[in-house]
Amino acid sequence: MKVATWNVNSLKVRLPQVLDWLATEQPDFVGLQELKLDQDKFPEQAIEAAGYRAIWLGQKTYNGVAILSKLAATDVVFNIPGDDDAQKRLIAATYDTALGPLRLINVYCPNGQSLESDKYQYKLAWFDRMASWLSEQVLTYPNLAIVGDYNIAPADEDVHDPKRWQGQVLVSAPERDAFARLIDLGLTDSFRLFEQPEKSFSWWDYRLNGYKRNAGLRIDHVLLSKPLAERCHACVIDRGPRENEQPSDHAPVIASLR
DNA sequence: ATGTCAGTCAACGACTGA
Repeated sequence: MKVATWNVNSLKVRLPQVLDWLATEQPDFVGLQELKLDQDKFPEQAIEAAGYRAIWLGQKTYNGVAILSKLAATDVVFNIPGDDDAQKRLIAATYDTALGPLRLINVYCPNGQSLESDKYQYKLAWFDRMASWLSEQVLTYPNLAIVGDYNIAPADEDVHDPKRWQGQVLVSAPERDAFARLIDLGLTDSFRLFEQPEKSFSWWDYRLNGYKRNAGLRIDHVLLSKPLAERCHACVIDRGPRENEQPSDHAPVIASLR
């Protein structure tokens, strides 16, 4: 069973690439982020024609998240419960899989912009609220996967040039602490369960030839609860779509479970 | 400061966010 995440940076622009990728990879679940389209603009027919069901939380211009799956979703949650945040950044559902009920949470965590920005404070507060909600979810759902664009590179090995990035947004200590708090809930960064190539990244800036120089960061993650981590036998970053014409700046991450 | 995408508004180029 394959569980994936992909920040598509506009589903309108990337839809043909998403459909190609679904046909090739056949993931069972994929969380998409940065749809950048309103709720009523979601390409439901095209996704269904590709053999997938979808739940989505759209927003004009910014943000927006979806889960595509072969199975029907139940107990769907939109945004962090109790949150009156206008930004559409989280969607969750339960799926009745061969491995038992799977709780899948898909997040587009705030970017933060810079340490001086109000958006940085918003990011840290958002992680706080997410972590408290997750602390309940981990108790309710033994088979829990949280996928998405976390906008945090957890360690220096996830950064192409740690010296240049030191203390910057996406790698700063408070952000890494926020990520560590998620791990402390009993979650595992599935990518690090396995030996991986050095300089493995999931996002490369469009500017200054970031991808060609492999000047990237690993900020897209599949976190798994312990029962799922024990069933995880691979986690890879699929650079294929990053090499397309007109690519997203992110590559998909795919965890395989059995 | 740089640079490149994508979206909006509104009118072809400015702005914001990433």
